[in-house]
Amino acid sequence: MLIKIDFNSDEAIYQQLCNQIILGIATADLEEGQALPSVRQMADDIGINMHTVNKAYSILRQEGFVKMDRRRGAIISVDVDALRARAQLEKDLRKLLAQARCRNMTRLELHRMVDSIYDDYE
Amino acid sequence: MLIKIDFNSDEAIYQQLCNQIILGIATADLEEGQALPSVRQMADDIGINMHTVNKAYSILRQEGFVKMDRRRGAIISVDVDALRARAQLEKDLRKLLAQARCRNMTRLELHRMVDSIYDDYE
DNA sequence: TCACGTGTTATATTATACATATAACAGTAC
DNA sequence: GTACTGTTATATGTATAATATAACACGTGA
Repeated sequence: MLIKIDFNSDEAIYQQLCNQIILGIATADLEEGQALPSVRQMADDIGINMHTVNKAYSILRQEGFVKMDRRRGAIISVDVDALRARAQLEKDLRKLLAQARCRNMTRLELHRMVDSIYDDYE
Repeated sequence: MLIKIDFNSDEAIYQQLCNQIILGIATADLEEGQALPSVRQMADDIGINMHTVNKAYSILRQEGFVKMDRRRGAIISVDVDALRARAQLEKDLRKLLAQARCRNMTRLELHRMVDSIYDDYE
């Protein structure tokens, strides 16, 4: 899986890494049970520090996207029913929709945008 | 308008302030042309520093939610067609929906969630 | 047994962002 | 002039981000 980091972004590197892995899972580019590169390998690949990758993996584990295997490293393992994640997701969506509402976006426009993005997952 | 800051949140104070004002606009609690409290007044009201409020107002201006009036201070004035804002909004939605997809949320569930949140704006 | 590859932990350093404090400035209104 | 706007400048303390070096515990396989 190809990871692309924007070093000029205001978004933290570990956050960009998390987002791209989550996107990879959503698009089935990364499948359940598949092993991610080791923290050292991933760090070498994209030219960042090992600890930055480790931080990303730790967060992914905490949020229920991977599990750690002492032998194989980080394994994709999605906790579909993560309650905290669902609650946080709705909070984030509320912030986003407040902005959308201010831009006069309609429910229909948003439905279509959701569908359009979801099309990429199938 | 009542502002409530969570000082234990990991979200920056100025960001919380921005979000609540945007929510206020979305819910028509704040109306076009209405003046926000001065940076000093708002800072006193919620017990934070003037510069933190100033930062929030500056961002709101940059993102097209208010305009500055030398006489009256910050005035609600929404730029409905802010291009950057719409583009950023779609990017943020993509990140959110990648997570939603990983949690096995369907389009229909998301449509309903959008509608439910939008109900609060009317 | 021994070397190697996992994540994990510890400590330290540099840089940046957040929030605060104090002070001053340029306009506008009464 | 006085009082109120936002704005700018400088400084300080704290927290986070990213880096670097080093070591540890565990599992694998030669």
